[in-house]
Amino acid sequence: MRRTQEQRKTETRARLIDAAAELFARKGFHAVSAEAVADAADRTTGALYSHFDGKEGLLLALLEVWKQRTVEKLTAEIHQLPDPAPHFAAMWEAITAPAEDRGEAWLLLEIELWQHGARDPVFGPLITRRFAEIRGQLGEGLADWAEATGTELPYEPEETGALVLGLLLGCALQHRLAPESVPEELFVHALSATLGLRKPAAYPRTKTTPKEARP
Amino acid sequence: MRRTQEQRKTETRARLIDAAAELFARKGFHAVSAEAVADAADRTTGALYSHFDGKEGLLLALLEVWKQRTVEKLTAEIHQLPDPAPHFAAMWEAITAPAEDRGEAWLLLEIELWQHGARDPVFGPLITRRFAEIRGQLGEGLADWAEATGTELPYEPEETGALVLGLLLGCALQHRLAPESVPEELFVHALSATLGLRKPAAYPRTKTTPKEARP
DNA sequence: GTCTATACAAAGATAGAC
DNA sequence: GTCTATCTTTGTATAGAC
Repeated sequence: MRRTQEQRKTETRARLIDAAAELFARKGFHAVSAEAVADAADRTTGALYSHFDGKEGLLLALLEVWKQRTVEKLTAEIHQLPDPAPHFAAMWEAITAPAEDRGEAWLLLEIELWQHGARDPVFGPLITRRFAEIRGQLGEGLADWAEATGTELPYEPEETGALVLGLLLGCALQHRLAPESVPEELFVHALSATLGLRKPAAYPRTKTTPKEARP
Repeated sequence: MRRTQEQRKTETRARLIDAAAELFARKGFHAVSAEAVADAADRTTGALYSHFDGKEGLLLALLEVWKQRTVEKLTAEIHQLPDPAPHFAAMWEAITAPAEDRGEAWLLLEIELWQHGARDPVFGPLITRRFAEIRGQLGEGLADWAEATGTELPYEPEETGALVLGLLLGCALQHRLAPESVPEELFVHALSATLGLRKPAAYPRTKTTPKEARP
């Protein structure tokens, strides 16, 4: 039973990080006490401090863990698809998914992290790198797709990534408050138009048949 | 001298709201104590409580004051211009301006308000309305311009507003952390392309001459 | 209408037992 | 490695003087 302690250690870290992600997203970093995180993870503040040296350290660790998850989530197998539009739709659904699927928390946590990056000199470079990686992966994925299909993209990969991420975040922010203000089709179509993959004028008018869109 | 007390009252409100805007943007609502706001406004917490009934009330009042300012800032005289691109550039500069011009604070405060709207049931409807108003004004402004110049926009006014605001916010978020990742020209060009006002492929490659862009 | 002083609550952080 | 108990700091909110 020598492994029990090691396991416990790992599990505690994981539990604390999961609880922190949930709470920081839902209530915000400053609105959540270290004790609340510990309680949610079925541990105590003592354990939290011994592992992460406080709330800040926990946020830092959380950031590391989420780095991979996010990038993977957003960039999975773009270049394998004949048309990137379904992938844009998948991205959109991942980030706007209702609470049970953590999509809602995803956006809130991402914004929470951005704020810390914009305000805290320690977090700044870390979050900046995080966003750069996402841009890079998104851009590379689309560049690969373009090459495979013989399409010409009007921007450099990193620029492409910046625009995809920008429109995604900006639209998701609005969607979170007023879902009807940015329907999925609008986002997907606009993104395609932005990247020159389709004519903006081809956007379907939904004014006539708002219901029965998906029978 | 009967007016002195009335004046003092008005000035105190203004000072507190200004200080709150500054501090909430720079450090975040929860990270700022009521006393810190009062100090920055050269008043005491007593005055703050008598006027706004606490920090929450102050945030609420701040929201009201900023409602007009923001909309005006983003939507000034679009329809008077022959080409909306300069207006997009002006919007971009307003939101990405360095700290002295409050541009930096603008974005941070806007995101701060969004978070409260996404989390607090009381603020939710207020912030939602705020964003809807901005979308409406942006969309109407561009619709007016389109009509005046005989241009055809591919989206309904509110949709247009959502896309402009979305790309603006999403790009500004990234710009705040890494200014070089979203140059002004990229944003302006992409937005024009999104709205079908110009061909995406016409984007100028700046790779060859990164310096000497503005002598 | 504003200030000083203060009560009261909550959060961050640590020391020592298990 | 984790928990209990506790110390210290900080913040919210109010009561009463000016």
